[in-house]
Amino acid sequence: MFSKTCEYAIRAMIFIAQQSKDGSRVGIKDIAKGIDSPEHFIAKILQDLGRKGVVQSLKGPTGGFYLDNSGRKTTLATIVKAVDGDDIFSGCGLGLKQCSDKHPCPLHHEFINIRKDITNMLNKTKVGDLQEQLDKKLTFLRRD
Amino acid sequence: MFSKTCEYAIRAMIFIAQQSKDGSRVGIKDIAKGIDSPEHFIAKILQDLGRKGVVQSLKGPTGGFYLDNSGRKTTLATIVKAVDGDDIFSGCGLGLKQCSDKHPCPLHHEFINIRKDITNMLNKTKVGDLQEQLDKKLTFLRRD
DNA sequence: CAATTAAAAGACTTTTTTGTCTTTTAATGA
DNA sequence: TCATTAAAAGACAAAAAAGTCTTTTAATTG
Repeated sequence: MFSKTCEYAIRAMIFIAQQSKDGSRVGIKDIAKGIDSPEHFIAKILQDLGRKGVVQSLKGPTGGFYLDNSGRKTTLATIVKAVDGDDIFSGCGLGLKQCSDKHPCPLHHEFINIRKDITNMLNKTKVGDLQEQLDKKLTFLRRD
Repeated sequence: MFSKTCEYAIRAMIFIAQQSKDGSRVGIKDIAKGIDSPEHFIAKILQDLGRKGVVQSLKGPTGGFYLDNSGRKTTLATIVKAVDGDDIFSGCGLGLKQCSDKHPCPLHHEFINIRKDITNMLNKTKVGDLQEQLDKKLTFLRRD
């Protein structure tokens, strides 16, 4: 469904939302441990998301990654688009370049509702909401 | 959603169903042209599906790939499982090894219905049905 | 301002996926 | 039975994704 890169990105965003809710910042090592990902790999991903304005960061002592209140309202759709592009929102399920309502591939109609549901879900789900469920221990980011 | 390999596999299965409905066989070159795929690549994919009993083939003159009536009832689920495994049916959306109803990842609940819809769709859609829609020119396998 | 801390940047490697080419095996029909 | 046809098998190559490592830049604090 998502690339590994995108999975790490979503997990990291939720973790950062959680760790920075008191206004502090969280370092790359803690993030890597917290979401069980390769340290340098998630660093690269977050740097990319930083350039795109999806996550905030600060260098030096007391530095790290953080999300402000508006960042916590970031939707999964924003993250997925930034990392994987919008293939999942609009690409053809059978990989045809020419596939549309007018010129549908054999799976086009079967896919329409599924794609709509995925899009709705990604558009409405916010990082902050997922972080709150995590805080309540209703969900988990790793084994523990 | 699916790997390229799986996309080619589904397209090829529909094409073979169409071309072999009169009891004849269709060669790898015609398949590659018909679904716009690399010839040797789709050959390898179909050999694998052949070994798994998902498609039938015959060597020599008048040989080629074909589907009998029971083959035409093959579901997309069968093809997808044979090619991509069952990640799409049961894997965690965030790539966690430990993810279940009891120990859900942050996206677990959001994904449950989507996964159910995808599974239903793949289980109920048969190669033969897709081929009939193609015959009626309601859908397309390539530009034309 | 110098030492320290932590992210940014970028080169590099490994693994997986995708794609290509050549040789072998099996079936057909003259 | 021999030439031909077409898939099977398997080695190989290219591209993309995933992961690692080193150097540079920027912020903080004494």
